Amino acid sequence: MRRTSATTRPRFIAEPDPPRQAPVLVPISQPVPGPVSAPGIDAREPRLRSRDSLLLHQLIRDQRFRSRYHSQLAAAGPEGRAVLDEPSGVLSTQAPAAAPGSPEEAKSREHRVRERGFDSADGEPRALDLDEATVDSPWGPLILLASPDGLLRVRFGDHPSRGSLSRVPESPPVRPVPDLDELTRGFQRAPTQSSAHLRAACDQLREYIEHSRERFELALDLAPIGAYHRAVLAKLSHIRYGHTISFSELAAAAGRPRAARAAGAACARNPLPIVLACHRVILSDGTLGGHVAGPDIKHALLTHEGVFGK
DNA sequence: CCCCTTACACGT
DNA sequence: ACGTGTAAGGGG
Repeated sequence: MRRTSATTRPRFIAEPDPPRQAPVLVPISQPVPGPVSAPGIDAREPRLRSRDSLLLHQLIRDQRFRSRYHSQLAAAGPEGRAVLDEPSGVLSTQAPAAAPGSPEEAKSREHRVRERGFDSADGEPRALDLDEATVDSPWGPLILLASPDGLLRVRFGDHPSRGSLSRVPESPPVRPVPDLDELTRGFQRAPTQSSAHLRAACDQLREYIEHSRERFELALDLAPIGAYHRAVLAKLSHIRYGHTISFSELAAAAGRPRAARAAGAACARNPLPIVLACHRVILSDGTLGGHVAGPDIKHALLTHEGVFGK
């Protein structure tokens, strides 16, 4: 089994003075006192999202959906508008067949809302309220995307050449994410609420970079994900600045002590790196483990937080 | 089947 | 002690 982060590191442990026998490293099962750092993910049940948010998640996540959407849009012509027409994700440029106000229409509408949390058949023109910005960081440019519900995505820019990072043998496994322009093609962009979330995220990220902030207090717009992955991401916000835990500890905190690997998979899909501190989760033997932006970025983030300091 | 794991087993 | 291999492991 090859491992990209096989570099041997000095053991760095979550607590400055770890107990000898019962190594409970960080009590992340109990939230640390103070304001909740990521209110958006502490909701027990995923709330019903705005239809823009849901459509956006579809567009970001599903390549096939995206292609279909764009081809439909192209077929509709310059004045046309693509509509996500029904629960199975069929796109159409036509108005819904059912007459407005009819029982049939109400039923299918309710079905749509229940199945996808998203009603697109109202036939109204829509404007996507999204906003995007780039924050320069010691780890390369960070691209932030926000929706009216909160911060949607943090993406490491694809600039691996920066200081020592240029010597990374394999290119960092940055997943391709469509640009905002591509996502919003065919929509009228109307940044309003999203801009406020974006502003807050940019400010707090800059403060984090300048060492004047250790906790993020942001609304987050998480994609609809499974309960366990959601729980894992939620626990990430309880790991204190400058501390680390292992994947198995994270898995236990999320309620499945033996699901360490699943916890890793959840971290691998973390849409909000840095804000949700997946970089503070390491292997149980003290080595780094993986990271979306590569092990060197992970190491740099932990160094930034003083993990290797003393 | 894939994935940012873990424990354990052998080889240096 | 360190590196590598292997199987079990849970969720999507």
